[in-house]
Amino acid sequence: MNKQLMAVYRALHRHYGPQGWWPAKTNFEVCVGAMLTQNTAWENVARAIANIHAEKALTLRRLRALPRKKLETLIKPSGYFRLKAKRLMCLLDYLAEDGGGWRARMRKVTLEEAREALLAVHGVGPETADSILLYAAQRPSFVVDKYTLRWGGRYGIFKNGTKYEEARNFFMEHLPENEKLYNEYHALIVRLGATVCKAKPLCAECPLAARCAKRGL
DNA sequence: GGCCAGGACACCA
DNA sequence: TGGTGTCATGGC
Repeated sequence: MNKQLMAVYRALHRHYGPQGWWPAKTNFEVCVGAMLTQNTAWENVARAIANIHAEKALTLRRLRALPRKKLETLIKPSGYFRLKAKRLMCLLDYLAEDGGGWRARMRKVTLEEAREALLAVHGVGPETADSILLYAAQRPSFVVDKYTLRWGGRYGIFKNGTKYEEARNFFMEHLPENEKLYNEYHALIVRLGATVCKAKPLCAECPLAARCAKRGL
């Protein structure tokens, strides 16, 4: 276990409190949100999900039954709507395999096997796969995103230019294997990245300011 | 009007 | 293998 990583986690947790991610009511909604939030502000995704909810289609069976054009209309606020409708349909097909017991399926094989299966779905990349595994299937797969790479590079957690898989491996090798910890840690990094750590590594509101200063950042 | 937002994929050298 | 273009809406 890496003491510095845990110290950073505790500092963020003290400052922001528990994040209680993912912002969704069901595990299936997490899957939909994970696809729609690709390169998109969450507020726009929330609108799209609200549209699906208003259509009473926020279940695997009902969403899958929608015509492509209808789905495109509903998810329009989340951007890239044609692309995302196509990709979301691919994910829905995967979730519906073997009678739709997707969550049990993801939990009865090894983590990496479940991850490989998700990555084989068109439109599911590493971040989306890990988000689904962690937040929808409750498996300990650390989610790396733009914020994590940006922040980790600046803070000196890992080198600038570190790739997704390297960063994920780093967190998973240096933190206890704990789904709840991975859940909160990623959510806290997003909270940090989306608020105070956008433009510069050191600023007054940042809960890590003292640590950054100590490291000469 | 420009930039950015919780990516992924196709294409090319 | 790595870099670049594309996909699109909404807030600031």
